[in-house]
Formats: sequence, structure tokens, C-alpha cells
Amino acid sequence: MNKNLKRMATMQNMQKTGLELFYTKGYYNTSIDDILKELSLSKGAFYYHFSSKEDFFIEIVQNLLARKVYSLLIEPIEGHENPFELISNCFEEALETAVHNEMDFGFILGNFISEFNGRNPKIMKHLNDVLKIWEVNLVSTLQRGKFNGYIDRHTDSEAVAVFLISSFLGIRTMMVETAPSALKYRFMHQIKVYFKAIEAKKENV
Amino acid sequence: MNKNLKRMATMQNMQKTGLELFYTKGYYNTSIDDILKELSLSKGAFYYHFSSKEDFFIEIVQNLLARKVYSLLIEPIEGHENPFELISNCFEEALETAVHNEMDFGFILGNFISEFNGRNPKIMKHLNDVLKIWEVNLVSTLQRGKFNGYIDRHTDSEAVAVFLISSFLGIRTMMVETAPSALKYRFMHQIKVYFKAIEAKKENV
DNA sequence: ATGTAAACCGACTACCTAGTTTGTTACTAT
DNA sequence: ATAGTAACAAACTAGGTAGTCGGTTTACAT
Repeated sequence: MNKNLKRMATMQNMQKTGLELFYTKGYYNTSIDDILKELSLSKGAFYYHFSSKEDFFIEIVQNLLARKVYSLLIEPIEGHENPFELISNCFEEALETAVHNEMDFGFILGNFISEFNGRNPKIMKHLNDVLKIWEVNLVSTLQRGKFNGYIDRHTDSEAVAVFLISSFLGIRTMMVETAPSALKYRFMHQIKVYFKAIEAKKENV
Repeated sequence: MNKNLKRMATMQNMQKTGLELFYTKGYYNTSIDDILKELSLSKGAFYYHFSSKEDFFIEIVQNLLARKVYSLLIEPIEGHENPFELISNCFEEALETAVHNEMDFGFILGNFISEFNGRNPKIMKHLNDVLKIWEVNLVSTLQRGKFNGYIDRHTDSEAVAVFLISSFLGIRTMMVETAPSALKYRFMHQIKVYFKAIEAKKENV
């Protein structure tokens, strides 16, 4: 096999199973040996490609987490259609993967933020960057919605974005152990109730 | 000193600093030695009073966390007044302690739920019990609000409770690193927008 | 074919962790 | 006063952890 390809392959394998294990068992509760065992690789291989456990994790955040958040939570809401529908559908899909116990990257992000909060400033910076990107793009979508006459012009887009993200992170935390399907249904309904409150009023029909 | 009193004192000291350290550094990232060092106590003392780290934590959840959640998040919303004001004021105070970087027990609960999710079913059961108590009492308050004519009678109280808790847990996660005061302000405003959407309509004034 | 460097192996260090055990105080009932 | 026991002290076990290092394989250029 081509050397460069092999290099890329092993690095990506490590990062992929690394993310899976960090996600399911937590960062501090997952050893590098756990990851290597899964791949039948050795310590030498790991420290040849990565300089430390911390740097390894940061590369995962940038290569996997950030990109997935972008493709699953940002791109889908970039259009000029009704922003309420764009966001609803996006959340709906993200929560549906959660119901099926698959990896939902918005949640993974929130989970890691909880784990590193006040414990590892360096990692937190990278996680906050990803969160910020999500927030900024949500604000853009909401501003577009105002411009296109969907959202009431008195609405504070930043506040709405924060509120949406926080409620999403929160519901995902709650969904893990108790009746995720029912929770999803209720949550999505209340999100729509909330949207109703900030939609543009048709004052003169 | 009376022996029984001494026993109680040391146990409570251990639990108190135990909670503080578990909260700031995380459970898996805090060793028993860390806690004992803080109190100048020995392993012997710890294992004389508690059977394991896990049981120690569970006692903390029941003795400290559950009671604080009750006194800070449940009792304050038990009246027959306007439920929106009761809940708003309650959240307002909880988030204010968060701004001042003090221990906010609703958040501590959410934080621990994140940490033990899918990793320790026994501990998760106890944490979920506390969460459930909060949820049930929120539903009660909302039902009272419907009965007393504050909340629209078509409202799904369970869904609203879930939505409120999840958004609270989420905003707390976000508040830790970035401009907590501004986040609090925006969040509280959107909560009130949401409340407006489910308040009882005065159809015949 | 052969030198060379990338990619990897696996034993090793130094340190940390939960839990055990044996020994020592200090209180307290008689 | 003294025996008994509650409340602790501290050394120890057994297992795990991140990171290092000298050696081995594999691929590729010449």
C-alpha cells in the first residue's frame, strides 16, 4: 500500500475509534490502550502519529466533530426557506438519530463541554470555537428569516439562537436514559409553540 | 466531644468537600486522596465511614444534592401565585448564583447526569430520581397554573416541564465559559417570550 | 539488490488509584 | 481506673495510566 495512504488510514482509524470511545466512556475514563486494543495497534504507533492524548483529542475535535457539526447542524439551515421549518427539520433529524442511539454530534459537543468545563482550558477553547460557529450560523439563519418576513422584526436573534442551542443540549442530556422517543415528541412540539411566539405578525390581512 | 456528633461532623465534612471536588473536577477525575488531603484525613477514616467511592457519591446525591434541589428549585414554585412569575424568579435566582460562580444545584445535577450517562447505571438511577422529582413538581405547578387560569388549558404540562428543564440544563452548560451574565439575560427574556405563548388567552374582555 | 526512512512493536518507567489491613488513639460506659 | 470499642492513621496491595525508547518491519527510491 502507498505509504501516505497508509499513514492517513491509520490516523483516521485512530481518530474514529477514539471519538467513539471518548463519546461512550468519556475522555478521562478512556485510556489510549483501550483505543489501541480495539485497533490491534501499539503504543509506538500512537505516539508516532500524535504527540499526546490531549493533542490527539484536539485533532479529533477539529477533524471529525467540527466537520460533522457543520454538515449536520449548519448546512441544513442555510437556505432562504422558512427558517422555522429549516431549524425544526434539522433538530428533528438530529433527535431522531439520538432516539436510535446513534452518534448525534450536537450532543457529543455538549457532552464534551460538560466534561472539560473548568478542567482543561485548552480543550475547552477548541470546543467553544465549534459551539460559536454553530451559534453564529443560527443567528444568520434567524436574521435571514427576519429579512424574508418570517420572523418578527423585534426579535433578538442572538437570544433566540442561545435559547435554541441550550434547549437542544439540555433535551439531549435528558434523552439518554428516559423514553427518548416521547421526550423528542414533546420537545419538538414546544419548540414549535415557541416559534409561534416569535413569528412575524400579519397585522393587515 | 460527643462521639456521635464527631461521627456526624466528619461524615458531613467528607460529603461536603466531596461534592465540591466532584463538581469542580468531575467524579472520575477526583481521587479519594484528593478529598482526604483537603480535610487532612486518612484512608482509614474514609473507609470506616463509607464502603466505596460509589456509595460515597450516592450518599452525597441523596443527602446534599436532592435536598438542595428541593429547597432551591421545588419549594420556591409551590405557591398558588402566577406560575410564570414563580418559575421565572426561581430560574433567575438559580442563574444568578451561576453568574457568581457559586454552586447551582440544578446544574450540578445536569453535569453529573452527563458524566455518568451510559457509564454507571446505579448512579444514574439515583440522579434520574432527583431529576424526576423536579420534573413532577414542575408539572404540578403548571397544572395549578392551568386550574387557576394563568395557563392556556390546551397546554401539555409535561411537555412544558421537559422543555423548561432541558433549556435550563442547556443554558447552564453554555454559561460556564462565555459571558454568563449576557447569556442569563438573553435566556430569561426568551423564557418569558415562551411563557407568553402558553398563557391563557383572554378571549372575552 | 540495497540503503534509508517511515511506520510500527512492545517492554519499560514513573506515577496514580481504589481498596485492605494492621496498628494506634481517644472517648465512654461500668 | 480500666476495659472495650469507635474513630482514625498509614503502610501496603494490585491494578491501571500516559508517555519513552531501543529495536524491528515494511515500503520505496536508486
